[in-house]
Amino acid sequence: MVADIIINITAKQVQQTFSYTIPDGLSVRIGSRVLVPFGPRREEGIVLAVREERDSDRQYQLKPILALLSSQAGFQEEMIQTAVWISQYYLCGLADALRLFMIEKKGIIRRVYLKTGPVLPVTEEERAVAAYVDVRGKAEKKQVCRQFSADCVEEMVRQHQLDQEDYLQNQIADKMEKWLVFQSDDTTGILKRRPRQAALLAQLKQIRSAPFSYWIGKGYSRDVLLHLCQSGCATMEEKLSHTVDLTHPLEGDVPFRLTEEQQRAVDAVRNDAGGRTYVLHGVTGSGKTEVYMQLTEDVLQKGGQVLVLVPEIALTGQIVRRFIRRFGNDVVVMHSQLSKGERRNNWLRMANGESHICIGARSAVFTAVRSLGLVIVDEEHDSSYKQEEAPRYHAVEVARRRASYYGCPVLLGSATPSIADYYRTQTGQYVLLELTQRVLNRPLPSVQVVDMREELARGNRHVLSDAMTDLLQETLQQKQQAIILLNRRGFSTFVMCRKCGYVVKCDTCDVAMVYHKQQDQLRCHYCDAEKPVPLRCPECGSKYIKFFGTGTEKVEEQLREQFPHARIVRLDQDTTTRKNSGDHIIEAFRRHEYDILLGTQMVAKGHDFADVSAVGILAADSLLNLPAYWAGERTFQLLTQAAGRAGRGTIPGRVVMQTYAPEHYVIQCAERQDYAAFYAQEIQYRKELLYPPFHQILKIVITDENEKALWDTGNTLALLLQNWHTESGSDTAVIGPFVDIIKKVRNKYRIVILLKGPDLTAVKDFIRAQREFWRPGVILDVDSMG
DNA sequence: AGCACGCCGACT
DNA sequence: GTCGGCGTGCTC
Repeated sequence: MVADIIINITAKQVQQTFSYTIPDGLSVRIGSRVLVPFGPRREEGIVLAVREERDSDRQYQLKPILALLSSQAGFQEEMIQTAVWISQYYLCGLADALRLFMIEKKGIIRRVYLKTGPVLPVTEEERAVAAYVDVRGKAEKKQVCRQFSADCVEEMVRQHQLDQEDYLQNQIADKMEKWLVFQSDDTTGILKRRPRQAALLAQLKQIRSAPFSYWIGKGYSRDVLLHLCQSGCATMEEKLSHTVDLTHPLEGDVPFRLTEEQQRAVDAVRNDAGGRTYVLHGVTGSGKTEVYMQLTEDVLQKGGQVLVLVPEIALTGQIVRRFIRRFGNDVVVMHSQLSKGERRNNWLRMANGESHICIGARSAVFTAVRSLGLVIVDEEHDSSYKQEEAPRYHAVEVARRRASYYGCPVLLGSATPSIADYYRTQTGQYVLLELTQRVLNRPLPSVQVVDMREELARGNRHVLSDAMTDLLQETLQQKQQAIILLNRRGFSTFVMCRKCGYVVKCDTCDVAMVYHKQQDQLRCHYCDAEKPVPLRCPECGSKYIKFFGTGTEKVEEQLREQFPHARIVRLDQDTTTRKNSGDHIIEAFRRHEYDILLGTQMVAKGHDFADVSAVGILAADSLLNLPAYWAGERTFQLLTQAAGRAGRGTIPGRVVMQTYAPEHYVIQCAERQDYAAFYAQEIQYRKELLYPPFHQILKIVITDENEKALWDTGNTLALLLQNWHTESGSDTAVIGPFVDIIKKVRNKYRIVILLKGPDLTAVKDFIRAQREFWRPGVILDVDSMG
């Protein structure tokens, strides 16, 4: 038999499969991760197909597969199909797409060890290196190179002063553990004077076998276990290591009685026949989670598994806890703070069917499953579902792909569905389910829009409008809580010389640096570079350096001045750098240890606080002016989501939105929280300007340190595309190259070519075949949101 | 990715 | 004349 294999190397050039013979007795199947000879080296391969040998194989001298790396960490056929689709749709290498499904990205790692060789060292440094290696017997090359100069070490290897020895470490080898297995009663009476062994044997007889760790946990020492084996009453066996539960069940949670609307939604998905996609459009606070849970319960009863995707930030939130409460050990949670081992454990639990529910952020969509019965995507409009590094996939599309293999439904929940997904419900591609009422018939919050131009005209130069100040005052008096949203972190958004207009920019990026008062430093939000605030203008030497623009830090300061008795906490990237601290802030706020929660979009997402009756949005139009087709959509979503945090308890919610563009349709629709009106306007605009969902966008970003080389590449690529365009007569438009919104990041200049068309399949095929597009520095972003 | 092969500039 | 720069090609 022959296996077609993709080499697990992230090189853009090695994309084709290679064929190897399968030695007898090696149980290689589709999806296996194996060790193969590759040129002069050995590499990891992933088996894409297993087949009979055929004539075309004759043109190569097929080499045999050397070994199976793991019996557990392989791929399901479905995962391979999905990976192939990802690599084609999102224009990335197949190995890159396959890696998305792996916990250990590399199945083998090469370790190089050094020993002292026959030739004696000469120089001072060489003697030091030799001594270092000699003391240890052998030392890892990487370690030695870090300690001494790499050139010297290299030279010593060439001179045979050091001998090199490399070996491959299997990162995904099956983890084995020892089991104690019952064999016979103590017929010889040998255990009469060995009470520990006798006691152990009595217990062992009951359950026949158990892992060593189980017995050690019961207080038996390793020695007792081994001695019992010597006595002949028990034997030791190596078995595949078993997985453990990492979720700690919380106290139980009982199903709610569903409202009529919720019941209708549940029934629709429950009776799904064709593995369709459902959009659950439910206003904030309408009880979407309960719908998710009842449907999950259904799937579990049929023995199926459920993937639940939540936005990054919501991992610490209510929804995860409610699932754990309801389903206990059947849940695994995948989050970025798990160790490799923990993630692997959870992955195996799903792959083996030991757990049936996996909750996690974007990357959880790649968790192995045995029989998928439902995929739920909460807050489906959230931008964190699109990965912004290669492979630039969208988790919702991947979820739909995986679900279609299993013929199971996908449920997309949101109070503000993405325009594209809502559009698909209108064309009949998806099914729309609506929850129009908040649970317990709580009213939606009332929204007041404040025109900041009028505020300024009246002489209020504060960050907070009078209406906002009043709202906060009343809220604090009523012992309620408030949330304040400002989508900009730091203290001042830029620093400028008042005399000549010079703005302090990052040294390596073409953006203004933001002043962070906490560290008294300027910071670049693109590369995290820091530098002190200049005392004099670097351009004209004047001393009139002034701070402009408002970030969360400044708002915090002003709030503390205006409300000295309020307990205020800030939530943004700067206060959440430490592990879990974002979670701590949110939990403390939920326990009402703070009165005002102030922060960036993090505060708007999915949280459910009973005591929050007021929400303030400071620069409602900050996203609106971004030069991107989704600016309106993002703004509407952010405003609606933020407003939706208010009034989830008994006191009705109130929202104040501050803006300079109160007449803009996005602001007006957000004021009325009128999704339908917003959709109607937005879809019209998308249609007229041929934006998604009517046209697809493929953004090609070219980056280079050398501006001239950059434009050469850009023009070459654009020319290739234009020639293709004329020759094929395609309706795909080629736009650019033009300078990116941000001209330079980390010392690399950026230009962009945009492809826009109703169907980009043909142009993707063309790009895939052109070598020029597969070079370092060329980024292919399909369905780009940048 | 890695490694070999191959074609041009700065040196013993 | 040689050493070494990294562009290009190959790995079943």
